[in-house]
Amino acid sequence: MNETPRAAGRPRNAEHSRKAHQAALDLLREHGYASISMEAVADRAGIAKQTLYRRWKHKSALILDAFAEQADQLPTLPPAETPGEDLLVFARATCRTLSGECGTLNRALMAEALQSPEFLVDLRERHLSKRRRQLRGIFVRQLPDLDERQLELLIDLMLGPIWYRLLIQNAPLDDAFADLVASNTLVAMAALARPA
Amino acid sequence: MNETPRAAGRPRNAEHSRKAHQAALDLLREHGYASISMEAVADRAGIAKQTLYRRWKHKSALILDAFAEQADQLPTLPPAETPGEDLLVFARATCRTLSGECGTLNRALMAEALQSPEFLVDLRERHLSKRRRQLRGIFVRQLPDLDERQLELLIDLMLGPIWYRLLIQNAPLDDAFADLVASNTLVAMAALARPA
Amino acid sequence: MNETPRAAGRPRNAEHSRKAHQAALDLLREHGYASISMEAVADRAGIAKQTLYRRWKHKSALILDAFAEQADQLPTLPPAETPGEDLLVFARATCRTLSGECGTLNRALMAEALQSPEFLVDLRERHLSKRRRQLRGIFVRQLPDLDERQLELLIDLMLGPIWYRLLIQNAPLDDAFADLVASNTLVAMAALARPA
Amino acid sequence: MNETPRAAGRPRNAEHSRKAHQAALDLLREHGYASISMEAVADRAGIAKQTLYRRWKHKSALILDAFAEQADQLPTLPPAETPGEDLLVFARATCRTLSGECGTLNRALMAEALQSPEFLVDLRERHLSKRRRQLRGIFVRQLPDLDERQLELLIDLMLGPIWYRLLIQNAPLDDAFADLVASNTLVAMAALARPA
DNA sequence: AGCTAATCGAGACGGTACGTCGCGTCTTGAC
DNA sequence: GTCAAGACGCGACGTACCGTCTCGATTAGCT
Repeated sequence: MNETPRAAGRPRNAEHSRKAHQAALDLLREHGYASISMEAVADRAGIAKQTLYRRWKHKSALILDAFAEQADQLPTLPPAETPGEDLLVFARATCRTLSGECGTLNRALMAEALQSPEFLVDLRERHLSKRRRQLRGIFVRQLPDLDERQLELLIDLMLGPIWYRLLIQNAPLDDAFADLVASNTLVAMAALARPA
Repeated sequence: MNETPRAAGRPRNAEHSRKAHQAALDLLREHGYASISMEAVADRAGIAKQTLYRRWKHKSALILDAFAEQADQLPTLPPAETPGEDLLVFARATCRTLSGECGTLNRALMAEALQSPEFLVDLRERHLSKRRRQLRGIFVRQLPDLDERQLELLIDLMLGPIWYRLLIQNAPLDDAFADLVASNTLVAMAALARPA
Repeated sequence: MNETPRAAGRPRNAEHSRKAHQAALDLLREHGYASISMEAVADRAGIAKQTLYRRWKHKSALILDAFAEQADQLPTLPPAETPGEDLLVFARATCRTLSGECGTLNRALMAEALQSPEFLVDLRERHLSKRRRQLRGIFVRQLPDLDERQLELLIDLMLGPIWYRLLIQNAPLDDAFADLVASNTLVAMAALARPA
Repeated sequence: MNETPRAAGRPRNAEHSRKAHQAALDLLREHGYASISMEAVADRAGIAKQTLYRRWKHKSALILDAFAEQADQLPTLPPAETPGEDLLVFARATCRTLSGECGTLNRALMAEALQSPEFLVDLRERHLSKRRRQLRGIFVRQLPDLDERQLELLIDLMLGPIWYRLLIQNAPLDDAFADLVASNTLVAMAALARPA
């Protein structure tokens, strides 16, 4: 029945974490990713530098947390039922999310992740995996017989083009694109289902 | 009629550029991307810092050049002719290239690019565009009637999953994957051709 | 009629003060004066920082106390009687004491005192004055007619060279030196006594 | 005929050293020794912190240099000729110098020196030795037969009381005191000369 | 041969941020 | 009220790179 045994000593002020997150996101929005320094975050949040370092080992960890507060509030909700309908809903929701501020954040996080493999792992496990799991659910529901490798492939075929546009091509992630990606994935599903 | 007007004064030592490139790549390989600093490159190459700055405005420009020396030696050449054959060859060649050191370099370049939009543009124009053009050639040859938007879509469908695995999933880019991506693209082509 | 009014609440653990003193002295011996920080003392003594601050306002106060425990155990007692004999005994005892660990401690205390005038006053009143009083006693016994200024002068003439060697010259305080200082002081006494 | 072979690279700006010295001394005078931090000196001098560290390994080294600029301008000049006259002049000059700002500086330097034996050595060699040498000269001239140990003793007998008052007793170093110290030293000289 | 001009090494320099240390104060719950 | 534990604001530490600068020493082509 113990709910984390209550660490000894003065407890951390939860408000500080919030302020740090806010400050980091604000800096990101206002002056770009490069302007996020521990120093600047501490200043802006009105918090001692040491307090930041006590809670987050690296800048990336802080940003990851800051991002969580944003993203966790917007989990995509695909209530679809028609065969390929939910795929389309998912594609559109994903593209829309990544078109806005969330896209900027994800680019920033990836910038960090490409410099530090460990951070990339963290990022995948804490954030990116959610969407992947959701998508896998859709596939599993409709094609229960696919093996793991095939599922992974389908997911990559679906998400790959979206992230490619987000990170590299910087091309629009509009509904038209979402629809095409979704329908292409449908075709791929069909192709995978037939030979079975 | 002399082309480059031949600047007055002592000419630049071409060897220095080579040494700088080498040093940058060595650092990348040995201690990771984060260890590449102008300071470190200069030290390692046995070159004065000023000499670096005289030739490259920013660190990214140096890395881009360093990369060019590597990549330009390995342009993929798909001489295929069968309908879907050349797509498959292209996919395999691309995956193989990105599986090796070239993949590491590309990750490093993207790390830089995600922090600086201008650099991303440079990177696209100087390097990534080559492969895209090559791929577009394949599509155009087989489906001459596609409009620009459709072409871009096909390219993104093809390259997206590969880069997604390279940058984010860190998943293997083996021949099996290449084949599936290629065949999926073929299906997409068929779907686009059938427009009715 | 209870003397110390016996404060309410849990009484202080006397053992803690001892452990703090010990820790401070150990640190001084092992890693030098600079390594004595409240933080380090608390750690080493296995005591909470707050406990230190509750008992000693400043680091110097702690060190002063730690020193007291050492020094108070070794008060020099010259029971001599011959005219200049007791001066010689005093000089030798003083030099011997300051040659050992007690000298190191005194140097540490002076380091502190030179940075904080108030602490210097404390140090003089609580420790250094003892020896001075003792020495003054010797002088007064033999030359009862000297005025205050002359007494102070004699004391300074006697102790000055010893402390000078301890603090600045870092020169040996051996018996030979003690004897010379004592005999010089004797001469000075004679000089002061004559003109009267 | 080479006069220091001229180091490679951009030469150091001598003005910076001067400004740093000035800043350190100003801080010492205005806010006390404790206020001298590398950070503060850099700020005040309008100099980058790194520039300080490039020239002085430790804060103490900087202060030592700063002090040199002050002290080197005031070398005591005893042109005396009467037997004990020059000793008296020397004592008075020394006391007067140490009574003013120079005394404060010396106290600060000693505070540092008591924390770092190496610095104490530096301090002795670069500054304190000058006065000692001068004083030794006086003794040698008048008592050419004294051995080294005796000379050292005389010096310590003379300077000890003065430094003792400066550092520990914080007592006035007026002419009266200087005279007494000098005359006492004269007596000591006589005592040493006779037994031979 | 002398002149002009850019290059090169070396390293100083003003900055900004880093991540750490110690200060002295505070806030918990347990005793 | 004391205690262990540890958070907290603060100020300084000494270091790393940044991009620029100032030196003396080359190293060419053009008089």
